[in-house]
Amino acid sequence: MTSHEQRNHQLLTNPLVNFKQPKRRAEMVFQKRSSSEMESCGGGQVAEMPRVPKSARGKRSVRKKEAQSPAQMSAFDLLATVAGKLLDEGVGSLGNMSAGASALAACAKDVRVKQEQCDEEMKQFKHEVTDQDSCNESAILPHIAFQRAVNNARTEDPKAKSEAQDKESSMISCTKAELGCNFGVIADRWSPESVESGAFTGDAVASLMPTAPAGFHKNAPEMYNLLDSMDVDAKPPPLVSSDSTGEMPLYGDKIHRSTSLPRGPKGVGGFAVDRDDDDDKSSGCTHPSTTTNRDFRSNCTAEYSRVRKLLTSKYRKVAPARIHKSDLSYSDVERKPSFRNKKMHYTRQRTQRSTFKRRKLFDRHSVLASEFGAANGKGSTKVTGRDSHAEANKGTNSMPFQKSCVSNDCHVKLRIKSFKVPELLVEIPESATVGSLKKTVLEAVTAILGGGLRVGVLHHGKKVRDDSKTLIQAGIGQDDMLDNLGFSLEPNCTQNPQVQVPEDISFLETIDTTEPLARIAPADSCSKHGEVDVSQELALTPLAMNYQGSDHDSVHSPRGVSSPDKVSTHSRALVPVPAADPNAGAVVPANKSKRSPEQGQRRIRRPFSVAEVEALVLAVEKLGTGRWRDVKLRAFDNAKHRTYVDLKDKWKTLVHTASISPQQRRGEPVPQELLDRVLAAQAYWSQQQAKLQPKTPPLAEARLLT
DNA sequence: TTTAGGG
DNA sequence: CCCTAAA
Repeated sequence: MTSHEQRNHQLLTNPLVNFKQPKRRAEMVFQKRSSSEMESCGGGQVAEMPRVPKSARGKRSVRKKEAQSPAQMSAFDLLATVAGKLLDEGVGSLGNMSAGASALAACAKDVRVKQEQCDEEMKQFKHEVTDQDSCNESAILPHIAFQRAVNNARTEDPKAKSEAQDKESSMISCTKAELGCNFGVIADRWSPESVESGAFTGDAVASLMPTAPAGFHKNAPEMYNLLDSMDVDAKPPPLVSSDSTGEMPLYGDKIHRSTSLPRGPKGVGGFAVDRDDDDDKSSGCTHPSTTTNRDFRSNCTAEYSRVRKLLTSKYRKVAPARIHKSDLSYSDVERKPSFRNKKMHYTRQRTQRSTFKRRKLFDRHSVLASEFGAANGKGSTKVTGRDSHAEANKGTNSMPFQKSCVSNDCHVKLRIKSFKVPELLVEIPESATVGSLKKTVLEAVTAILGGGLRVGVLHHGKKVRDDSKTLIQAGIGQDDMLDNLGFSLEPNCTQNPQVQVPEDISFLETIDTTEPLARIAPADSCSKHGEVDVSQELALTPLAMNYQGSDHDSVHSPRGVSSPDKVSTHSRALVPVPAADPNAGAVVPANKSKRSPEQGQRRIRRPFSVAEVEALVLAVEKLGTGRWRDVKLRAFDNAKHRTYVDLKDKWKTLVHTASISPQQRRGEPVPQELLDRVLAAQAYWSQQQAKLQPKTPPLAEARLLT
């Protein structure tokens, strides 16, 4: 017996992967093709669908390669330099935030399955969970194991469930404490516990409180490790919840679809969907996590370029979007120009950028994020910086404060005690996951940064507008300085000049921001499906699915968009959670809205997460390898960035990956179990195809079924 | 548009 | 991921 045959055999005999089994109702329900088609596909055949003549092809190539115009490089580049620090210190961590809580909530989407379907699937499900636990635990982070335990508990024993949950809570707390950094979304009225568990109610406002304990840099590596774990743990949100909750109905169509993946023990289906969600919003920019993540200490150059990239992309795609005049103190108009005219400034900016870039990098290390207070509602980020990099900036004119003194030695040393992120209004559909909420917030923040942040200086509460004044002239630098000096982040309306400002400002100082920056309305952030409707409900509330099981009620009343005030009133605390979520890995800013069809750009790379892989495997096991469109619909319907071609390609690589030694594999490791399934499925479907080939379709089928 | 493969 | 020939 060849290995293939063995696998195949295994496949056929394994209850969990038995292709012989006729399709079940559940599947039928989700199938988009007609039942008749299904029939014909039963054996893995590719259903015959009327295809569009290829006549309609052809524009692709044309639009494809357009040179990137400098215009595309944005003011962002410049800002990038400036924001680099922020990103690295604060936002960066945001980018890395783990999907943690998000994952928890993810399951919500998978809910809404008909009871019968659930029942049916559930049996299988339980088996799988058990099975997998035993199989992969060793290879999985404890967190995952834990999660699973929770999941299992939930599906089975109530006691165990609560126990597990408690455990979870404590774990999270610990982790959080350890990290000293946390990034989360807190809804008003939320209790810390609820946040932890991912149960939300009411409006969620997000305030960013990126904080990192002192010494963050030093411990960066360790921190990341922790983060990673967190991420992981977040992932496996249980689809299980499907059974319950009456909330489901609230979610639209999207949910329905997600349901199509009832099986995943880990909520794979939900996952994939989830991620999509998040991803969808992203315009394709690189997620901070991807960019900024792990070794930000590495070399400056690399670092810089990463940041730059990040910003650049954001600029291009994200920035402008979602800024509502109504919420801004400055007019929309003001802001837009900066984006539109980017071209004009590009040259100059770029020059500047290069100039600043290095300096920035150097300064960066000096910034330390301090621990900040709580999420009481006022999210504030406190950053304290010790070293004064004033020297570094001496030559710069635009930076009054940094240069501090007029002469030699009198450097003004500043410490950023608080860095409040201007109000951000984020609107996100209820069906969105916590993870996506985080991403949205992140995007909002980065969009702002990218869009051009300007730093304002406040002295004794008054804005110091004259940039040409020296600190001394402005009265800054006295002893009382620290108490009376404040910084604020402001939208950089005018494209130009401000740019420099940021540069100079090394974010060493304290920045108190109070001005509302922008309102972010992830318009189409949702998928095109039914979500649109949601827009009306625009709840700022992220709902956490019933991860907990009980707090459904939390689901909340959707809020109209019109409740900004309320929002602002609420606490928006961002609990800083620095998590580097591998899966989330690519947290990308969303705003595709703005995304101009600047085609020609190669899509950003978005590595498949394990969850996605699992979803893919699951779908292929059921549908076969020749129906990528169906696979897409089934498992990645909400992942707009995953095309059937992508899935097909991914499968191709998976098959390849599975056939090479683990040492040769790269990227996020895919559980062997999944790879085995890939090979099994591949073998099986290949065989099916072969059998059909000859001419005995029916017979082949019959034989198999025997 | 979707598949299937090469790049 | 991209690009394309085919279907």
